[in-house]
Amino acid sequence: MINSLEKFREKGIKLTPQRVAILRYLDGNKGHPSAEDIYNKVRKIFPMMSFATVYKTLERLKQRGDILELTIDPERRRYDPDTRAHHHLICIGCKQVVDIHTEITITLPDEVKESFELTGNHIEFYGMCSDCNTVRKNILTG
Amino acid sequence: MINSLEKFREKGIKLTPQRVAILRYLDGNKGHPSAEDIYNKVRKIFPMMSFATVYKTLERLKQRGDILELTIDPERRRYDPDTRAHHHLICIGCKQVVDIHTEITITLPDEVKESFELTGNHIEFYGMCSDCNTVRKNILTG
DNA sequence: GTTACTGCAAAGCTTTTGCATCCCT
DNA sequence: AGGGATGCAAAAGCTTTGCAGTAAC
Repeated sequence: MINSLEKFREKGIKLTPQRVAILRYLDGNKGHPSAEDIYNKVRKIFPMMSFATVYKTLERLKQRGDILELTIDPERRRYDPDTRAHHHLICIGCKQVVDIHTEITITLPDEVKESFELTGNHIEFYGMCSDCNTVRKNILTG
Repeated sequence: MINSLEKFREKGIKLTPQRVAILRYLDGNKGHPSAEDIYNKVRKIFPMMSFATVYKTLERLKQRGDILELTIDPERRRYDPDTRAHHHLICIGCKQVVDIHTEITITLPDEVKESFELTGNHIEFYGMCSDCNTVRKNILTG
């Protein structure tokens, strides 16, 4: 996401210290953090930073296409600095979300293609990670 | 979803008039309504019905596996009385959601299968419906 | 010097909850 | 009769917004 901070300055984005801290936290982050995750983390460096700054910065980055807003969690929005097309695997136990970069081709029926101009897709895989599976088995066997 | 209202009575679910109205509204509904959609519609029949009743009923139905809670809209939760495995096609223009019942097989890499026990998946297709596409073209051509 | 950003507080929405009353079974 | 459901209002979360002050450019 951040090749260089210059990339942002070039496009009329002001690089405030708060923003740089948010960008640094997001860069390469594979945890699909929520606004609160970002707030809690960055606040350790900038204790005065407000929630509004986090939301406004996320909105700005989203508009610019620098991050994706994910709709994989019914409780809150999550953000992904990886803007390449990819999919997600969600553990129904601990709710962790893992990226799936496997290329997947999906063919829809002609009747759909005629009435819709398709632009993309996103797959949510559901399952149980080995940790949660181990816990589950231990419970079952007493 | 509703083969017969008896099915609900059998399982210890009390069939109040409000609930029957909600069930009737949901039965066969392909519009993926939100709690507010349900409230607005059913309130025309039961003006005294509260939002709490809608939410509590939806929670009960969800627990029983009679409806699915969809996470396809970042603004609000939507509900689907069709509990069969299926996918969704979302118009990025008017936000309408269409069911996709095409059977789709997806193969994930072995390394994923080894660390996750997969239980299901859900695909969101994005595109533009013919109505929105027409509008867009008219704007572009003046 | 401009313009955009920050921080705060208030407000807006969606969803949940407590509780007294009501009514389905 | 008993247990669950209703309705109301209050509260809880998440997210947005207005505005005055501030800082990046």
